[in-house]
Amino acid sequence: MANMNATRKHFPGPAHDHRACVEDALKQAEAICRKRGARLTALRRRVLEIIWESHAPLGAYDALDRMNAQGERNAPATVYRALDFLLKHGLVHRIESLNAFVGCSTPADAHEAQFLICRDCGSVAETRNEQIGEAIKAGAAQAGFQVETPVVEISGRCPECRHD
Amino acid sequence: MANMNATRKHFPGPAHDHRACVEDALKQAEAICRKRGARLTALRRRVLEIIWESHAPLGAYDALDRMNAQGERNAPATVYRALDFLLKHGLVHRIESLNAFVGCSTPADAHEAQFLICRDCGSVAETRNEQIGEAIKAGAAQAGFQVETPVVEISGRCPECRHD
DNA sequence: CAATTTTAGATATAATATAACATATCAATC
DNA sequence: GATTGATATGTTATATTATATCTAAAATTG
Repeated sequence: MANMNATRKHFPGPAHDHRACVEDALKQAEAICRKRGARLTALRRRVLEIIWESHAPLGAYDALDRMNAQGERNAPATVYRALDFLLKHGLVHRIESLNAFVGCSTPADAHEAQFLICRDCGSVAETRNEQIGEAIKAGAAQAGFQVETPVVEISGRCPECRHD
Repeated sequence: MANMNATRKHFPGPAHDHRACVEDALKQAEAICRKRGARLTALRRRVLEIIWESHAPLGAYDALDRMNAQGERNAPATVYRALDFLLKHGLVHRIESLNAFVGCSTPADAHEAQFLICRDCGSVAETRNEQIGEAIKAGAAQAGFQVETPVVEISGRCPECRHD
């Protein structure tokens, strides 16, 4: 059922093999950093892993708490620096409307993404919809505006949580 | 020159009669609140006026500073409460990517808006583009997602500041 | 005008993010 | 393998944004 896969691709659902998501994300991150000569240090890798613990965005201080759960004493700046690195390399995205961070599922190529944020379960799916991008560019052009960085964060209900 | 007006409507430009913008906004706010039995108190009206000092979004603490410029001692909660009221009645919008607030230019009817944010001059224009809304709904539907509150905040360059 | 609701004042604190400076590690070259 | 320059991390302090809670005042309603 290819159609269902198309849906699953976005919202993996509660039963999916999340370990595979994480492994894939880390493997991609390593490949990308190797290719770019960027250093995915133990610290950065660890923050990326923490962000990938779920498909729901995680706040910087929540990530910090997890790092420090075993008595370590990392400071906020440590986590924010790691997040800056991960953002710069497109390995995570920042969700502006939540002040939180989520793993990028397709970091290999630069892309404009939109985020679907479930207000019930909190999980976020990333989409790459050309038409949305085009509509935005066209709409902006009507105002004489030159688009650089569109932020599209759509709150609503995911397939699991909608009830209609 | 109707065409130019269409553009100006979005980004008023530096030379426009801003006093008229403010007066219009306040007049509309009064009418809306009267109609709804909502109380646009002196405090709330004042915060709305401060937000309308320009077309650039203003942070809550910046608004607070302006309220307190003459030695008054208003507290943050005071401003946040006023902003909550103004948001609830659609008189201002919150720009998530800036943690800041901007006056709504067409508060009379509920609407889905997109924001064009100039990264040079900071000013924001509000658009109401059906096609963007439709593209978002269609894109979300492909993921089985039910849209409730789309946030569209487009950073780039306004007609005044672009240089191409 | 008494009761109720709404608004505002006041104090404290939570949550998010950055600045600034010191130290350590890496990695290229001599 | 020591030197050096660049990058990364540690550490402390502080800035910025937002909310909770309790009290008092003002407006609205009956």
